[in-house]
Parts: sequence; C-alpha cells; structure tokens
Amino acid sequence: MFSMELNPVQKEAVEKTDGPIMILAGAGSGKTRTLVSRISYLLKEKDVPPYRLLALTFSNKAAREMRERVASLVNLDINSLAITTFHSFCVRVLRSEITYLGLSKNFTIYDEAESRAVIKSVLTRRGINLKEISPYEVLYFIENLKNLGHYVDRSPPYNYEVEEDHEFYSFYLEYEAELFKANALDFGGLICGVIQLFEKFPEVKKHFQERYHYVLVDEYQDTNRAQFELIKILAEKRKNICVVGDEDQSIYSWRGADIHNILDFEKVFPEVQILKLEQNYRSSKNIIEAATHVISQNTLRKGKKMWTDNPQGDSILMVDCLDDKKEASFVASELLDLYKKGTLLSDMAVFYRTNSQSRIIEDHLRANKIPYKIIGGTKFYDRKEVKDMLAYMRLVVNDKDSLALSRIINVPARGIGATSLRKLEEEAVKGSVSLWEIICAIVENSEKYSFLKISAKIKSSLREMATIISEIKVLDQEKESPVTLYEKLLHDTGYFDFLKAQKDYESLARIENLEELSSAIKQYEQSNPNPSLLGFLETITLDNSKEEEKTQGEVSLMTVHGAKGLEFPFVFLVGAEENLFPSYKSMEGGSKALEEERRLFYVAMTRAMKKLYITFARGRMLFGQIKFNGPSRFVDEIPSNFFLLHKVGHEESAFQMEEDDYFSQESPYETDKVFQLGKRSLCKFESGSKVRHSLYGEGKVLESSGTGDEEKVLIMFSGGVRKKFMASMAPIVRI
DNA sequence: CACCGTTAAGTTTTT
DNA sequence: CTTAACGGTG
Repeated sequence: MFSMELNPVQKEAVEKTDGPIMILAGAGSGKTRTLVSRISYLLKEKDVPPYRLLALTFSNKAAREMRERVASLVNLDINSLAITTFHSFCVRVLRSEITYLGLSKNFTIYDEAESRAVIKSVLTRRGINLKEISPYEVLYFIENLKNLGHYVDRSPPYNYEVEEDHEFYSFYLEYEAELFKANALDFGGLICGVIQLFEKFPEVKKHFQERYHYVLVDEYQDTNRAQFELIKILAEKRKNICVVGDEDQSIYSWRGADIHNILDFEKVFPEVQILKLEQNYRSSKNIIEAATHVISQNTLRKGKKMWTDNPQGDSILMVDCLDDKKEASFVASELLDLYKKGTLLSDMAVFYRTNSQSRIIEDHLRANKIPYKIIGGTKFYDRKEVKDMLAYMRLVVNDKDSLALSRIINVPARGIGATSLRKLEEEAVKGSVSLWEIICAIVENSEKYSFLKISAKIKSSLREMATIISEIKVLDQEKESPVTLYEKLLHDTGYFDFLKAQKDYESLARIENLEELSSAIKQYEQSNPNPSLLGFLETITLDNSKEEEKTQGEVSLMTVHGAKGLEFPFVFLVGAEENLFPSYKSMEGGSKALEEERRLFYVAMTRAMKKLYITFARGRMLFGQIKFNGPSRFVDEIPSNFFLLHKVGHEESAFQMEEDDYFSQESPYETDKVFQLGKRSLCKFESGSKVRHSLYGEGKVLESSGTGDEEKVLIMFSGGVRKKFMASMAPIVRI
C-alpha cells in the first residue's frame, strides 16, 4: 500500500529502514510525504513500537503537521510517538534528568531578550559601557559557542576551536554562572545541556541510546553543530539515522545552521546511503527551470537536478515598477483581478525580504478591501505588559529567577527604584543567594539587615510583595489551575489596578492584551491533561506561534523566511532589488552570505505552483529617504525566455529614459517629496554603475540616495576601500 | 525616580 | 520614517 503513491526513489527512501541514510529532497519533491510514509512503514510493516521512534523537526509547525499526517495514516495514539522539535525533546530529557547537572527540574527557559538582559547586567557589573561592547556582539559570541555544542569545562577532543583567551570568553563564563544561579537555561543551553548530560553520565546516555532504535531528522540543512552532535550520540549504537534536507534551502546559517552537516555527513557515517528526490510535483516547468538557473550559480552544493512532469505553465511576470507605491498598487490590483477570475484568496501569497516592507502592501490591500493575514511576526509575547505578567509567573515557578524578580520588583511602582534594587542585588551576591531569598530574609528579620539602610516604606513594600508571591507559590504547589493563579497575580499585585488607573488609550490596549493572555492560558489548559504554570511558560517560550485561525479566504503575507515549507498557486515576490534582496548586510559578508541570499531567493521562487510574479521598484522609501537601487542580481540570473517584462508607473523604459521625460508624466502622487523630486534631476549614479574617481580610481556604486545636488553615493573601490560622496561635489564620472 | 528630548541606527528570527 | 536607548532635568 505504501508503494502506490510513491515514486521509485521515494519508495526506496521509505523502505531502506536500517543504517544511515541521507535523503536530499528538492523543493516540492514530496519530502514530508516520504517521511510520513517512512514512519508508518516502520510502525506497520516493521512492527517497531512507537516509543522506539524519534523524529526531530525544527519548528512546532512542522512537528504538528507530521504528527497529524502520521496519525491519519496509522491507527495509533500519536501521543506515544516522539515527533517533536529539537528543543522540546531536550526539555523533556532535562526535566527528568537535569539534577545530574546541578539544576532543579523546575528550571526556567530564557529567551533571547532575557539572555541579553543577563549579558547587560554582566557587562554593567564589570563597569563596561554598553557602547564600548555591544551586548548583541557578546550574545552572538555566546550563541555561537552553543551552536557548536560547547559547554563549560567540556573536555577535548571536540572538533571546533574555542578561543578561551578571547575577551568575551570570560563574559560567557560569567553569563553561564548567572544562568546557573537563576536555575535557568537558554535555547542553546537546552541542546548543550543534553550533550553534557550524555557525555558526563554514560549511564544516562546508554538509557537514551537504547530507548530509540530509529532516529529521523527533518529539515536537516538547518541543524547546527550541536544538534548534529546530539543526533550522532543518539544514533551511535544502531546507526539507524535518517536525515532529510535540501542544501539549497539552507537559509538559517546566520543562526548557526551549518551547511557542512549535509556536505560532510558521509565523513561521519561512511556507510551512508544517499538518495536524491529530484522530481518536483509542485511547480510548472517554467518556474522550476528558472529557479534551477538561479541556484546553479551557487558553489556550496551537493548538486541536484530538479525536474518536473508538470506543464510548462505561464511565464514568470517580471514587474518593473516606478516606486514602492506603484509596486504595492500593482500587487493589490493583480490580486483583485485574479480573485475576480475565480482564484481563492488563500491560493495567493506575497513574500518580502524584510518585515518593514509589509506596511505599504497592507495599506494598498486594505484600500482595495482585500482580506489578508500576516504569517509570523508574532510580537504578542514581546509586549511589555505581557512580559511583566510572565515574569511574575516565572518567579512563582522558580524563585531563583532573579531576572524575573528584578523586572517586576517595581512594577507597579512600589518605591523600589534602581538604588534599592542595587543594594539588594549586591547583598544577594555577597551571600551568594538569590534576590528572592535575600528579600525573604530581610522581611523576616529586618534588624539583621539594618545596615543596608532600607527605609521602612520600602521594607513594607517588599513584605507585601513577598507575601503575595509566597501565597501563590503555595497555590501553585497545590496544583491550582494556571488561569486562577494568573488572575490572582494580576489583581493581588496591583498590576491590573495600576493599568486601570491610567485612562489613556494605550493602557486600555494593554488591558486587552492581558485578557488575551488569560485566554491563551485557558486554551493551554484545555489542550493539556496536566496543566501547570511551568508547562504554560515552557509552551510559550518554545512555541510562540499563535493559534492558527481557520479562516479561509485571505491573502497571505510573509517574509521569505516565513514561507519555507509552504506552497501557493500564485506568488508575488516583491522588492527584488539590490541592497534589499540581496540585503545590503549580506553584500558585506562575502560570497557565503550572498549564496545564502540566493538560496533564499530560490526558496521564494519554488513556493509558487502556477504563476510567479517578481516585482522591483526603481525608487523606494527606505529609512526615510528615497533610494534608487537597481533590480536584484538574482533577477538577472533568470534567463529571459522564462519571463515577460511588465512595466508599471512609467511608460517607457526607465533604463534609457530622459530625465525630463521621467517626471513630465502626469504624477499620480500628491506628496511634497515626489513633487520636489520632480523639480530636480534624477540620480546620476545608480547602484551597480561603474565610476572613476580622480584620486581613488575605478569603483562600483554600492548605494545611491537622494537626487540632484542631494545625491549621495557609496562607492567601493578596488581593494575593498569604501567611500561616501556627495555626487555633485566628488570628482567622479561614470564609465 | 519619572519624564522628556535628543541621538543613532535600522535583515532575516524555526527554538 | 521608525524605534530604542541614553542623558539630562524637574
């Protein structure tokens, strides 16, 4: 029954169950179907008990989808199946075993913002100005270590270099000590923690190695070194490891994903069988062939040759727009047109490189009354008021979490300002106890701490707060429902009244958000057999995706990153311009970064099933000024026989258009800026154009902004020298 | 200690 | 154009 819907290679991928196997699955090649079939094959045909299987994915979305599809194929309780994300798997391991590492089972998980806050406090404590050393850089350094699988005192040999004499390494050590004291782990620490557990305690390792007979990894191209180490250990004994990935879709290297995990898989598992799924079932020939041309410019590849039996299909429509507004209005009117011809709105999607591009598109969709939804970009749990309440909850669950406590110690205002907090923190450090413990000590025995010179008013504030938290801690231990605990916290701490007292519009919105948080907790309670505050907090840190509303009939808007794994009959890829896509940052990063941008472009193209639109704007409002970047280089990499060029907002080609003609047309815009623009001449040095400077010699324009006398250009000269000039003043000429 | 004005900088973001 | 973060003032 499995072979019926599978092609020969897919069938092989399903039935070669034993020994290491790497499946290189191109976009739209039926990857998920193959994986799901493989799992049900193992369960049904090979009689593998469900608990012997471990399938690891990256996103909760992918895990959910796979679980549902397996469940529909196999008549089994899916809860006994470990189809889960790397991080959730590690949390599960650690919740039962972490005492080996000296933490307790109620450990907190810090997200990136919290990690950054810890780093800031480490730096500040050392008297380092945050301008001298950016916390972001330190965070990046630490994350990198963790992406490699490093942990403090890991004993060699490990296959990476650690600069222990690096200035930042001492920050890392201190950061780790802080987290340890707070009984907390960050995202990377979850993975590294399990590696550490396995390496230091062979009996634990043995237990898990014997538990899982078959290990599967989805989206393998996005694994980092640490995750690879982890699966290597898990599969060491039986070597029944199956990884599925596509090196051409590796788009998270900036986050530690290591393409060498794919390129070097055979070195670690020499007996590996490599299968390539090259037939695409998703897109038209035109789209596949055009995308193939683009991706073939990359050098870091295993090399797959995608092909399809699908019809040739429509040409790609390349849309050359005068500016970003024209681009947005084109997209809106085309969507409307397609809709009128009977296309479902849910079959259409708009992709952009950066989130900031969504706004102008949204404006035009709203103006045309086109329903849309934005995928990703969830910032709900980033809101101040939500984070405050979460901090209260974290404190209840884990009172060692001094970061959470210091966040809310004066919210709402209790008269405990920075000075008092610093005193408390210093005292906590001195006695090497947590902030919470020192506060409890002061409340219980204030005479002993009279030398701290804490006013009676502050002491009574502390007492009041400590009492409330303690009460709720007891209720939590008595397994009171999370939503009850939340409501009690919200009101007893005075947070609700504090917001209520402010009558401004913003506070009203905040109260609404807190109500939404309450319903999120209720939702969690309903979908969990044993709900707890700890469980809720874990769920939202590891899975911040909002509940998918099942509303049909909306156009989807998302970043290209967000589009991975999805497909749509009609796709609009907007903003295909130099400096935007590829992003200006990637152009500094050399060919590696550029190749990743190309993969990203490739991912975007291969989402489209029937028709792909690629649009670019000649002028675009960026950072408050109009920039003129040329079309993306990736556009040039698509051979012209695959697309039709369509121009919007300017009748003739802007490439050769006379400057006067350019603005003599009836301008549909009312804004002053464009009017002013029209009075001056167009920029003379588009990005990409070659110039000669009387001093520096030949160079290439990287960036051009402003027009006429205001035109500024950034030029890269040979030898990598970059200079910025006023175009009208600098001795430069076009060549 | 809270508020306001100035300044600087500005990707992508599965967990 | 935005937003976040800092420094100064009341």
